[in-house]
Amino acid sequence: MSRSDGRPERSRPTLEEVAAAAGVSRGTASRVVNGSHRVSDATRASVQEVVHRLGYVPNAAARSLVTRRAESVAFIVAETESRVFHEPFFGRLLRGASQGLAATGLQLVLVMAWTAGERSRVERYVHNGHVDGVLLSSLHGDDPLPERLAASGRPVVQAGRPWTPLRGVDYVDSDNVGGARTATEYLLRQGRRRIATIAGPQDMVPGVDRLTGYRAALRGSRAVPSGLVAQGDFSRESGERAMEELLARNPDVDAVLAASDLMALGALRVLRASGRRVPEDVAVIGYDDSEVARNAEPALTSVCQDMEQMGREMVRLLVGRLEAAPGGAGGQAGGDGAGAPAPSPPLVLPTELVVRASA
Amino acid sequence: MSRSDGRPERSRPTLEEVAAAAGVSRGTASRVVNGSHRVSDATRASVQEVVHRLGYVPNAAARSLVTRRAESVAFIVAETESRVFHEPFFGRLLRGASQGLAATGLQLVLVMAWTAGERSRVERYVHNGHVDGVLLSSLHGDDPLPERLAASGRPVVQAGRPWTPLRGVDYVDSDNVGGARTATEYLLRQGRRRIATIAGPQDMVPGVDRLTGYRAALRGSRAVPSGLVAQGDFSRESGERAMEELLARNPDVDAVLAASDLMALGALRVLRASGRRVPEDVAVIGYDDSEVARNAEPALTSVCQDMEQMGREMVRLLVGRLEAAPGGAGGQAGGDGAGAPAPSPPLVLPTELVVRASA
DNA sequence: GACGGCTATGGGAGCGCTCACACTAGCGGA
DNA sequence: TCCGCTAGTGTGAGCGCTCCCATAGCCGTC
Repeated sequence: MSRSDGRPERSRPTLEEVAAAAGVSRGTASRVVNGSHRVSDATRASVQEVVHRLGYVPNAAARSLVTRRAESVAFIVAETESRVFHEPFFGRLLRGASQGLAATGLQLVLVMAWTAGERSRVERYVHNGHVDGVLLSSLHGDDPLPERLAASGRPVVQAGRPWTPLRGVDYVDSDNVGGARTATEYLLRQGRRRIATIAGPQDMVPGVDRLTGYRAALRGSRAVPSGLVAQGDFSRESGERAMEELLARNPDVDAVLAASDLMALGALRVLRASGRRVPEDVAVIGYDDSEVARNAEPALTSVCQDMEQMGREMVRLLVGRLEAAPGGAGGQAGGDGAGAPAPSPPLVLPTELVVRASA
Repeated sequence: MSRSDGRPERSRPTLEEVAAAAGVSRGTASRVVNGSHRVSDATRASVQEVVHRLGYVPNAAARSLVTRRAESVAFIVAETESRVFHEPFFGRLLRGASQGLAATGLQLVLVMAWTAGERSRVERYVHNGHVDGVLLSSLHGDDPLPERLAASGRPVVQAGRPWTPLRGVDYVDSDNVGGARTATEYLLRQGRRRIATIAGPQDMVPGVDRLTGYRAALRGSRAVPSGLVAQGDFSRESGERAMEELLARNPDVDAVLAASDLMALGALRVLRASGRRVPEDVAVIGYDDSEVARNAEPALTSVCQDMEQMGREMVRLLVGRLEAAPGGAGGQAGGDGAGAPAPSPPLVLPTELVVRASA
């Protein structure tokens, strides 16, 4: 044993070496390391002592090769770093996912993939078997990424409904239609009649759904329903532009529902610059209930979605799939046979209107 | 071959199957997949065709088992999700790292580790061999994590200087002392004489270094050097509290250097509330040159550190280590022998004062 | 006292890949 | 003619682990 001489061993100890040092077989050492109960207490203790003394850590590649599991899942965000770090809800989504994963032994790794190179690299990363499953967020229109990832045979759970149902891709959605409708109905109840909206991008599902909710609430009411829609891209600047446009077209607008808090902030600034008071002259409601809503002047009434819960639910769905899966990669995600996994029933989380000073 | 019948193969094809289908040996197929040049054009083409047709993707675990490489590096952030997503510079640091890694084949994965459970899990993740190296950020005081990660034998590069030199841990620092000194000297040149500072936490290196720079500039000048130091934790709220404290102690202060933009923002608010004009009555300088500095009212003069460059330099250091490494895990990171890696010369990136309206 | 059953352990096979080496064919120079 | 040399290819070993089956020891039971 070269271990007993002065110099430290160059390479990490293997299970074989641990077993030899403890005077047992490789199989028994493996059982101890993996916590099997069919080992005598004495043996277990002596193996554990050796593991500790030698600093043994199992080799993930070797284990993964036979178990076909990586014991980790990826959270893939199809966005640029700067975008991710400016959208406040990512942090909460991620925290929810972390919480959901805490009980399992799974490691969560976050991967940003925006450029074509990053996308193909992360695709390879998943197909390679580096992770057992994928949580996915922030997808524009009909991004091919979710399906391509699902083609790896690994479960994929997306944050937010995809444009069209995708085989092999489950999702957790937020009730965007209901949230926008509730907010609009609240404005109506407050006596507002010329209610405008700053819609989100119409190539993103939340953008479309929130506009749908707004229109649904207005249908059949006495409010003026047309011409009061401007569009932004969820950013503050786009909110300013949209608000200017709305004021130019309809100076007598008395309420605005923005599809994001940041756009609402932009609207606030433009309204103030135009000499209007919020909420006296114009009521403003945002969407997301982010920190900026609380800190705005006046504090922003906003539609709250529990992003942490969404993260947790995504993990719950994913872990369910993982436990159901027979081995690792389940095959080409095709297979009309009995093995075809039934899609999980879509999960739609409720929203809540948080009333503050702005409406 | 069951591949030729109707149903899709359940499991992914192996290199052996690819080789058989192409009529070559496993070794040759491997050479094609890995881009070796010692393969005839005809053979290469036929293997590539089979790879494409069968959708072959190499098994990362099997490859990693023999190469002792995972072809990926982790960016570990010892912070909570919410903290990470509020500090504006993380995004830029990460983007720099992404850029630096783009040319290599390495996948970047981000891991947040704050709770004890998360920390021990990520430690295991690194020791396991899931990644070839580690980029590390946001460490309070003398966190044991960097050293524990370095004990895996994998290279570790930290963002920012550690309290004390750590064996096996390289770092890239920003010239915090110089940045704070330059900003303070600028205030002196503008004729300010009662220059206060809102220092960062003194259990973090940047907090200490920026205070050092401030003091260095003031030493030997005619400005009043003492009693004008308050402390915050880099957050906006702490900036407000510190500014109130400063005003209470020294109502005649005519300039403030804050150790972060967010704290400067808090100071701005308190100064305005106290009836003081910025910059006429009190000049304010922030630190980080983040987006909020540009958007502040008045726009904030701030010390700019190029975080993207820092990310790129961290990757450069890490990749250098990776290429120097003989195999994968190099041993216990100890070893007084010839193999002990010399620490890289500390890299300290310059800072720049960006002058805007507030000072 | 032989036997079934049950628990703790040993050992072989093999996961899918890379790498070092062996080997073949073809070519030019001695 | 023979020998080396090189380009192209095949082959065996083995990375470190888990899983399965065989086996040894030990109990209770008829």
